[in-house]
Amino acid sequence: MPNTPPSLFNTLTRRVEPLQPLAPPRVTLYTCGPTVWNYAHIGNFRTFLFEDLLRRWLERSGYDVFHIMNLTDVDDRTIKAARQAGKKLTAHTAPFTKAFFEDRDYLRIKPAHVYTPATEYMPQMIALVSKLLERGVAYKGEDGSVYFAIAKFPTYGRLSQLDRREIKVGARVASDEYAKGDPSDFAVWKKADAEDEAVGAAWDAPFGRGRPGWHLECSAMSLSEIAQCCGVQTLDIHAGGIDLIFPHHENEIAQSEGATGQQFSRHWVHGEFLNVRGTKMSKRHGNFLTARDLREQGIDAAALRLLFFQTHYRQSVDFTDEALEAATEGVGRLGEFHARLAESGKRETGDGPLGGLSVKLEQDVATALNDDLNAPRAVAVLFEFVRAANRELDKPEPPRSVARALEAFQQVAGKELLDVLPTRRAVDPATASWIDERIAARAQARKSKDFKAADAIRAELAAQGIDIEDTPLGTKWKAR
RNA sequence: GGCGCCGUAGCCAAGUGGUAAGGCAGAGGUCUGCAAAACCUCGAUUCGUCGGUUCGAUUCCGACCGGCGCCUCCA
Repeated sequence: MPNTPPSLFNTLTRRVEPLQPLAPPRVTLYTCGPTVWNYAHIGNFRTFLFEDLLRRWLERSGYDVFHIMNLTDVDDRTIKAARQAGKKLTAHTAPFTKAFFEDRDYLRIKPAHVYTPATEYMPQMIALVSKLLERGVAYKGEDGSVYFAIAKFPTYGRLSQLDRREIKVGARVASDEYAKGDPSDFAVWKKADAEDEAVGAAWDAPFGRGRPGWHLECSAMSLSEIAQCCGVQTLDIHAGGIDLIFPHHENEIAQSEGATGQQFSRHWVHGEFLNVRGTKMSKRHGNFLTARDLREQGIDAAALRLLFFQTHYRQSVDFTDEALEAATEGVGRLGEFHARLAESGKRETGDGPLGGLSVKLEQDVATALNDDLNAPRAVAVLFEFVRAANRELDKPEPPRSVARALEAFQQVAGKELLDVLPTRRAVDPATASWIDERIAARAQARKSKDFKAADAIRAELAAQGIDIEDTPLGTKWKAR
């Protein structure tokens, strides 16, 4: 366990608070995943990336994280999309679920320990509805759907400060309003209609054939999973996008606590939006970009990771090509440094200033991330380390403490944490030996001062995506 | 209308009641046959505007201007 526990802003209290898991070192983490009606866009992935960093940091801090992510594969949008595609629900969502996993891997997001598709948790959801009905906090409406009675749940609205709100007149014109006791009551179970039946989105239940309300799945699946893994009814952290605070998370709390009588989640964290020219990226606005779009453009996922980590997760950020290019340059700098450090290690001769810089890097990164996951500061610290270390490596005397520096750098920038090192294009052995032959030829040309021929060879290599660099230790090459 | 967020150099973006991190871009320099990489130097007398509190505010309070989000099964 770390001496200083990580602190995070808690939406429940609107304050940055130390993380206080129910049973450390275990941390149960539930993150709201994608609705698999279509490809997720990079705005969605900004949230998943912030959660990825949170998870990695908790693990680095010594916690034993159990990470659950749901996949919403039955809701209004998936049903509508399936209907339009003329497919059954599952036939429509399955490819998008697969695509989500591909995108996740491309973006180097660590897989959750459990992915819970809503359609695979029908028994748990039906049981939860039954319990809510038994406890009298839910009721069957005149239309045959089951609603949660918020009047029976006095703390309703705490998360979103709803008690301090007024609903805009006319903002909530639900067609099923007549069926509900209170206009603000929300459906936990929706009576099946013809469209639901047509795509196979209807299940039998004691309280009538239908399908789960959107919020129900998160309550049922998270409670089911943490009961199974850890024997508890309270999550340590529940995370999602800021738009989910109301009504989604508010309703999850009502349903879960209404059923268990226990606090649903101790800590709530929400990530801000990714904007495009000031407006949130969304399917509705049509200003979105998917992860596969970036991959097709040959964008290194490291660049997107760095771009996102350079802004605090509770701050909205504008996505622009310029920003992505800037991040790509930054990632390149980290890659250059990494290669230089690895090369220098071969000539290491003992301890030196890089040791102290390494300790400082680790400490400063920890301080930054413990403070409400301040990734931008961690990134700044990383670049400060790069500059200071380069300065050391520029000195004429042989490098010292390089192994230590390499370890610290990789721990922060590499797979363990930020994961922002560039991926170099792989080169097959035949090409590699051709490159070596060309470089040797160029060296000959340079030796005989035939710079014209030397530059021609450099251009020839560049045309093949191979950049070369003359260093005191010889000519190096790298594939673009 | 209600609730909430934001406005810091050309662009992106941290931050603190005591005088402004980092990245990208730009200029000059060192090194180099050239290039690349790296390093050094330079840039906000200033943090939307106007007031207030304070010995002192970018940081706290108020007003205003500008942008955005949620209140519509949106990450």
